[in-house]
Amino acid sequence: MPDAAPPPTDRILDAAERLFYARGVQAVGVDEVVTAAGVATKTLYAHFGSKDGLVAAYLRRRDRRWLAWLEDRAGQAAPGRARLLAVFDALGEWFAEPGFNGCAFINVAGELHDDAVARAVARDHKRALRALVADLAGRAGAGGHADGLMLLVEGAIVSAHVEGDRQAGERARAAAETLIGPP
Amino acid sequence: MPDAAPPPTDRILDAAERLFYARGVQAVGVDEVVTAAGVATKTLYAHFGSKDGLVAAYLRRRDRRWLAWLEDRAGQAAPGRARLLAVFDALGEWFAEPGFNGCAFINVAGELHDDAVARAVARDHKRALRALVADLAGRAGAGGHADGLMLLVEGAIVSAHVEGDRQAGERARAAAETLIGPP
DNA sequence: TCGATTGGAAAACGATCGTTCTCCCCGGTC
DNA sequence: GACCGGGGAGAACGATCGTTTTCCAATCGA
Repeated sequence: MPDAAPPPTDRILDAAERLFYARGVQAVGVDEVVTAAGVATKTLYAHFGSKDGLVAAYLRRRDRRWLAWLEDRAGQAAPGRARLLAVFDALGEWFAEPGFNGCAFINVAGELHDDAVARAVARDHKRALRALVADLAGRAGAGGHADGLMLLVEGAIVSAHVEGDRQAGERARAAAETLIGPP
Repeated sequence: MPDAAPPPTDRILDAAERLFYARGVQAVGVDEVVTAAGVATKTLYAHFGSKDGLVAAYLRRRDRRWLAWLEDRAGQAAPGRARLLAVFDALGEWFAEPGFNGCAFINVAGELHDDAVARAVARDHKRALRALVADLAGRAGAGGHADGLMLLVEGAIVSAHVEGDRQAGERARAAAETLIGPP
């Protein structure tokens, strides 16, 4: 057996991420995740307890992956101003991906109540993203514009999603350059 | 009888807007809207055809009201730069309202498929908002920054919602002032 | 080899979903 | 006074929801 099947937990999270992100958390039933993952319903509940727990686990894994991806993308640019602006280039690449459907955390924040566990995960993700942007801004000598840059990031994601604006990344980068001033 | 009850159509839309905006479209059933509006299920389907039709009607009415509200708020400020920046003051007031739960159109865009009628209403709303911002920016001599200002508006709404940032309006206004430069 | 654990297949649970239906009351109109 | 359409109350439809359960095959350390 050269390639063993991934453990059930990973298969469940993979199916959940694919379905939940593409069609929304409430529109996808547990049965569909179970079928797509090729596992038993009992296994899903043994590992995640409830659908809420599954959604929270899905968001936590995506939080780590997405932030690591963005950090990696920015890290490929030269430190300082270029690295800060590379964030918007990375966003533009993300918007152009075939399955792009907005920010998973903004989406769940819109369809879940305030008391849901997943809402807290979404809030924490945005705070971590804000911290990352603030760190990059500080190292670029633009620490005073961290808040504005974060607003541009969020606005670009929303515009790319709701309006289908394919150039939201470039628009945000141009605004960011104006905001932080000439190098 | 001094005050006659509003017609069933208005009662349905009022209840739908209150429930859909507060808890999300998918989380609220038709039965709940019917009960809150004090109408019969038959009446709702006679007027709106389906839940999708009801959601679209709810969003269309909210689109008109919300844009009219924002235009009115901006119109109270002096024309030009002050009127443009008054948009962010209005947003700050909106964020502070008790029932604030983000942008209704961004929320439905996150929980509905692309083929839903309501998604098109959401996209049109954002385009109308973008046109309004561009118009105000042009009259303020900042037409070149219309795109960036729109990103700040969207980013402020999302940050106020997902992160619960109460000062998103002021942050966005400060960034807007820096973006368009000194008067 | 034994007993325990893990996981798959599938049925079943009550609840709720969007939608349609029947029945009845009430307001006007010839 | 007979008639008709709008609207309210509520039952009922099949479908699907999240969750629990039963049964059984495979795998494991002791």
